[in-house]
Amino acid sequence: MSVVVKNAKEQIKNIIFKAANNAIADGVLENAELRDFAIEVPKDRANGDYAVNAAMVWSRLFKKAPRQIAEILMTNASLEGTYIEKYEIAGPGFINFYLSQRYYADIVLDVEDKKEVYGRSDFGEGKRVLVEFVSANPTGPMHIGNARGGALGDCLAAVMDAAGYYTEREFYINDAGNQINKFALSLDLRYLQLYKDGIEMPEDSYHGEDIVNHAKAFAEIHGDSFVEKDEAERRSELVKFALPKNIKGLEEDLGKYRIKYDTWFKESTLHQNGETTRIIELLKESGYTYVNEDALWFKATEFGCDKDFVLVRANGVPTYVVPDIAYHYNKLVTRKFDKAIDILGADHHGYVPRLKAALTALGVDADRLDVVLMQMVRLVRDGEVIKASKRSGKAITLVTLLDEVPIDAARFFFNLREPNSHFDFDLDLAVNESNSNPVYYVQYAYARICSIIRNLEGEGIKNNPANFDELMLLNAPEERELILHIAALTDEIVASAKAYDPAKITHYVQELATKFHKFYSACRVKGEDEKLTQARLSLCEATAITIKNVLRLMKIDAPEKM
RNA sequence: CCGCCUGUGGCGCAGCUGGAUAACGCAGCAGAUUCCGAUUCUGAAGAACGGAGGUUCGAAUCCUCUUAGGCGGGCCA
Repeated sequence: MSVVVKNAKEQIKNIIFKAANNAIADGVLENAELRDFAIEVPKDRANGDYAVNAAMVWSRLFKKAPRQIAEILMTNASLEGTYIEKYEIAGPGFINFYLSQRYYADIVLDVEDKKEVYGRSDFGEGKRVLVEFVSANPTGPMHIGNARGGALGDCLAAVMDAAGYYTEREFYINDAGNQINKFALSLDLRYLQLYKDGIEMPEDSYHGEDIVNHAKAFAEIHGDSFVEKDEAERRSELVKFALPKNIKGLEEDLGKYRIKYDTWFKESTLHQNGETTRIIELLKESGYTYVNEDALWFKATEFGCDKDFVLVRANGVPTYVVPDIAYHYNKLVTRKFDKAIDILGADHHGYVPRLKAALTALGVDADRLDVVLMQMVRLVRDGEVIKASKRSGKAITLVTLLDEVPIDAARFFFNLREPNSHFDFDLDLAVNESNSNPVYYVQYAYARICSIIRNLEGEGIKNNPANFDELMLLNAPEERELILHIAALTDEIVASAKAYDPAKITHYVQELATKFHKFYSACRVKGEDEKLTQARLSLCEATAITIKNVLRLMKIDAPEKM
C-alpha cells in the first residue's frame, strides 16, 4: 500500500504563498509580484527543521521590515493538514518550521514502499536527452582524461534518468579524417620497419607500443607481402585491420569500467550518407558563409565569436568542425533529442561557441546543446605530476589505471569533485585501500546495516515491514537527522541533474553514511523495546535502500559484507 | 594581446539562484567500545573565504579591477 508523502517543502511553499495572497486580498500587504524564496535545512538545528527566508526576500517588495512581514504572513497562514507542527519567527526575519513526528514516520514508510525506485522523480518530464562522453580517438588507448569523462558521463546519464529524463548514452567514433590518416601512416611505418632499416617515425605520428603491436600482428598474417605494394593500398589494409580491433578494445575496456553505451556512432557514416556535404550546403544556404583565398569560411563573428573559421580548406577537404556540426545536427534534428549533453575536456572550450554558432545558423536552438567541460586531470605519483601525452606512448592509460585502482574507487574518485575543477588524481592514495578512500566509508555503512539485519535475524527478530505506530517512536535527534537526510534524496538528484554535476550525489551519500554512523553510535537497534527495535530496523532498512540507490547510480558495489 | 576555468583553516575540499556562529575529510591533540562490524563515534584547536573597490539592511556567494595557476585562441583535432 502506497503512502502519500506530500513533500514537506512543497507544503511549506504552499503555506507561505497562500498566506501572502490572503494578506494581499485583505489589503494588509500591497499587491506585488511574488518572487520565489528559499526553503532550506538550517545549519543550526535550533533554528527548526526548515527555514524560510520569504519575509526577507519580499521586504523591499512590500516596503516593510522582514519581521513585520513574517508576522503578517503567519497570522494569515493555515497549517491545517500539513506536517508542520509549529513555527517561529527568528533572527532577521526567518520563519522556522518544525515538522511533526508523522512526517518522519511517513518518510520511512515511503522509502520502504518505493525501494529501488526511491529517489526517482518525473522532474524531466520524459524529455529526450543524449549524453555523449569519452568519445576517445580510436587510434590508440584511452588516457586518464577519458577515465574521468567516463565516470562522469556515465553517472550523469544515470542521474538524468533518475530525474525523469529519457536518457541515452553515446560514444562518437572519430573513424575518419586526419587522425585516421596519421594512424595509417604510423601503422605503415611500423610495418615497414619490420623489413627495412632506416625508417624513422616522424614527430607527428603515433609512437605508442600499440601501433607496433598492430604492425607485428599484421605481419604475422601477411608477412612482407605488402612491403612492395602501393602505399595507399597498404595503408588502407592496415587501417582495416587495426581500427576494428581498436574499437572493440575501447568497447571492452569501457565495459570493464562498467560503461555500456546505447549507441556507438561512427563519424564515417556521416560522410557515407552525405550528411556532411548536406551540412555544408545548408550552411551556404543560410548565408553565413563566404569564400576567401579558395577556402569556405563561416561567419562566426555574426554570432558573437571573435573569429570566423574555415569550413572547407582551399584543397577542398572539410575541416574537423564540419562533421562535428553534422553530428550535432543529427542528434538534435534528425534524431530529435531535446537535449544533447557533451562531456568534453576543457581544452575544447574554445570550440563550443563555434559549434553553437553554426547550429544557430542552421536554425537550431543552440541552448539545446549543453557542454559539460571538465578540467584536466593530472596524475600524481610519489608527489610528482606525471605528464600525460598520448604521442609519447608513455601516458598512463585507462586500462593501466584500472589495473592499479579498484573500479569502485576510480568511479567514486572521479565523481568526487564537480567537473569544472582541476583534479589531481593521487595514485598512491587511490591504490591505498584504506579509510583514506571515501568509497570505503560509504560501503562500510552499507555493510554494517546488512550485518545488523543479519544479526537480528539470527536471533529470530525479523525485519518486518514498517508500521506507522512503531515509526512514531523514532524521535531521537540522530534518528530525525538521518530521516531528514534520507528525505532529501529526490531533491538532491534533481539538483544534480539541473547542474549536470554528479558530485552532488557523491557528497550526499557520504553525508548519509556519516549520519547513519552517528545514529548507530547513539541508538541501539538490538535489545531495545520490541517496538523500538522494529522501528529502528526499518530505519536501517530505509538507509540501506537509500545508500544502495545512490551507489547504483554510480555503478558502485554495495557490498553486504566487507 | 584576447577568451574560458580555478584560488575557502597545514593539506584536500563543501557552500556560490546573497541571509542567522563558513560545513566536512586528512594530518593532528584529548577521549569513547563488558553490548548490533573501531574501515566507527565524541570533544578541543585551527580559515573572516587570493587582493582591492562596489551594489545591498545583509556578500565566500553578484559587479569591476587586480594577482597566481591551468587551458584555449591553426586551412591540427
